[in-house]
Amino acid sequence: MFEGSSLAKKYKLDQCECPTGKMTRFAEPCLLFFLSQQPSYGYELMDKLDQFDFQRAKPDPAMVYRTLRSLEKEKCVISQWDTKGAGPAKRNYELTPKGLALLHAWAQGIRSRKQALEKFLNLYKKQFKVKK
Amino acid sequence: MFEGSSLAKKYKLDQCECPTGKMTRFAEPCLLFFLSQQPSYGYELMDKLDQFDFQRAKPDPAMVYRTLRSLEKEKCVISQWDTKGAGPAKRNYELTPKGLALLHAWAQGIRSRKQALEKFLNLYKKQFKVKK
DNA sequence: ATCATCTATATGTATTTTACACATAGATGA
DNA sequence: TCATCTATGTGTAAAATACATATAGATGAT
Repeated sequence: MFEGSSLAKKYKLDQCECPTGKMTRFAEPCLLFFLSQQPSYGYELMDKLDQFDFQRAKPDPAMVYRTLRSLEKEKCVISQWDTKGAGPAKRNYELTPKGLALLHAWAQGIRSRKQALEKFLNLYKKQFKVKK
Repeated sequence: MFEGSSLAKKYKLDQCECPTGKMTRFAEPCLLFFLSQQPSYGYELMDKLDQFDFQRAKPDPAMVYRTLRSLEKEKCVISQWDTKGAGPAKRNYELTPKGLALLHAWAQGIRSRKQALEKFLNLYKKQFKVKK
């Protein structure tokens, strides 16, 4: 068993600096950021997400809409139907102060994540001497 | 329905540059890298992993051991028991040529991931003008 | 006017990944 | 011989992702 052993102390989770503990959810901070620029809605945000999306060709609509809903549940954004303008009604989202705070927290987490990747790439480069 | 619509073309997955399509499994490239330096075993690799681990205080043993086994299943590493030396037997892992190729593929993916994070941080900085 | 297409939101669900608890056991030292 | 350290694993729930599919209003062409 691990209890009381040094491994227990050594390999136990402690509090994570990132709000949720999951740095992999890159869509969330991006959506928060876009909404910090101006109110918007899912379909439009999908296109904006495109510029950050490095693992998929196009962002997944399911992820976008579900993330927005979950952010709203957490009171990080608020939405209302927008029937003005052309096309079908849009659910228009706005960032709340809580959402802005979450964005700032994400920025911190992303900074440290970037540093980790840089560290990896530096070691990698050092070992495999890429010559241009 | 999506079939035939522009959305179908627009938001469909296409082939991902990263081997598995999942850039989030940072433990895997790290383990591959360490093994490219020298053969090693799970317990030791956990400690090495520490320097990259940005989301948790300490790496999860389960993840390390399972990743190593899965890499072995894919013939990216090979292992054998090492009973020499002090303490309990270790399962010693070595990188295969296939594993080395996988490491190089990961490096590419990590580069592009880093760029995405940088892009995010640049936009963020621009908008929230952090003064030092 | 109706049909295809585009815009827009949303749900269902399987798979993958992560988190964390727990099990086992050899070696070492008090 | 008992606690502790090293070492390798399994079990399982929760979270996240991938992808398919459903619905429906608006728009433009024929």
